[in-house]
Amino acid sequence: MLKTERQAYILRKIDLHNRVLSSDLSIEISVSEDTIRRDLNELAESDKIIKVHGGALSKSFHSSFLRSDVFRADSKRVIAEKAVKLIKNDMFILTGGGTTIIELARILPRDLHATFFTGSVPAVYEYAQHPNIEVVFIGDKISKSSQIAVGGEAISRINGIKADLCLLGVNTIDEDGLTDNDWDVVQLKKAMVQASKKTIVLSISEKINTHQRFMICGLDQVDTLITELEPSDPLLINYHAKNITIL
Amino acid sequence: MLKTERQAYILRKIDLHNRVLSSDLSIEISVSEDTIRRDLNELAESDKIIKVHGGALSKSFHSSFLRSDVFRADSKRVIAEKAVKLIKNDMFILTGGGTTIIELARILPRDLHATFFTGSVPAVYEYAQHPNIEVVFIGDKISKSSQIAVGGEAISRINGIKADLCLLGVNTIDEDGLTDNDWDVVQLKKAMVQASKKTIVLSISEKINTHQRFMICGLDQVDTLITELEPSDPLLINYHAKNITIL
DNA sequence: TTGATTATTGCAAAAAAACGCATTATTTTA
DNA sequence: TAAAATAATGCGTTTTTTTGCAATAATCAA
Repeated sequence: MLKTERQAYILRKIDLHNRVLSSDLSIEISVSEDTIRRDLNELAESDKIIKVHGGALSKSFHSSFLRSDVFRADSKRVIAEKAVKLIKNDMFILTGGGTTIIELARILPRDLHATFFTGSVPAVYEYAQHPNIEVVFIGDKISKSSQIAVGGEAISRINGIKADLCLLGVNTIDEDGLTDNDWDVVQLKKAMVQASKKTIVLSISEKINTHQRFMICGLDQVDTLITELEPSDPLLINYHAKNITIL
Repeated sequence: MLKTERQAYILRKIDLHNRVLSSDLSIEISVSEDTIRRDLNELAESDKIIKVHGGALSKSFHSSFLRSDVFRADSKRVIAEKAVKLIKNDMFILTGGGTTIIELARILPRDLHATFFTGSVPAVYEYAQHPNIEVVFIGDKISKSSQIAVGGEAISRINGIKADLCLLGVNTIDEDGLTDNDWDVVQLKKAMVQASKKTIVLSISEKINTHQRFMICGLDQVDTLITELEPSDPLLINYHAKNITIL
């Protein structure tokens, strides 16, 4: 079999079944695994497939969501970079789903080993791209507006978790605590805070000192607040007093 | 043999077999491989064949080598259009995650009211875009390779569902039934078939009469098979006999 | 962690391609 | 027609490509 034929065969098989194993192909085509690996490398080089340990995957399954224009993307990037430093190997982490969390998901170091729980569709998509983190989706009915699983099933699943960290991108924060205006989302976030040893709040400065209809929790439950500002910024002065770590 | 004759002979042979080897031709025509190579180079130059190391391939072969982003997107579109007709208002529908299902999700009529259950990350994303359908994600640990929630939790959630329809994009189907080569995915699909009143299998014709390592279910559990072919196509002849509706 | 599988690297053998050149065949043209 | 020019072909040599193998490194799974 000619090299070109062989690569066409491999491509076809990947298209058909979304994944191939080098060992299988080696037997099927009767060439050494070395040769298969070289073929897979060439195909990956020309961006036709995604090569992984042991074989290759179809590209169509791994194209990530388009990065749409995110409000204050630069601020969110700064926040994400501060937050990522708090994540250590082997942690269990509960996260929400806002754009700040998505930004965080994208910059997670590739050698990080940790387990992420989330009910957010965009977040789970990002986490699933990473090689070394375990992803658990907390499933239930999906709220169209927030792209998050909401409902009793999701909440009872969260209650069954004991996480090291809860990373929460919030809508609002003021001296009374965290609030939101979607009742279902509030229930979920409440449960997330309850289920975690520590709660880290991520918020761009525009959201500080604003509030909405429903209460998630008081400031006493918040361990760390991360904004794009310097911790010494006057806007944050009230939060230092509340025994919250400001980053 | 004259040069023109020889090249005509080579062209005919490529048309017939889609490929030739320089070494074979050299013996057949009794000229040196050098001459064959020069011929192949000329034919490739004038764009009649594709020259590769060791011989040449027909151009039609190569056109399947240059692929669109989703393999056989047109076939999958046809399948999705047939499948969407089976979905009625207020149905409960369990679906898997392949590219055919994604295609289906994209063409769901905007006035359809139904509830979709799925464990596939790309599928839930598509469903969530629709205005009138309810989406329930069956959460659990996400398998990186297939972007599907797998594991006991997901399976027991599925077991708690009684769906009207199960729409399954399958890897393989032959006379023994449906198979797959990912054990976790097989467990999930098994549960999905069990949990549904009717099972609809979506498969492009390339996958018909192929099989893989693990069994999902026999043909007796399949109610409808949808391919891009006409139901009367000879490839499907064996499946008519099994009391399966072919669309 | 360990043991097993998979990757990487360097190397050597085999196959194929490229190149120069001599020989032969074909065509042109005086 | 015959000599000259041109094209085609084969052969030996050199290069390049492809492939498999072995030793070592990296990675995965239990």
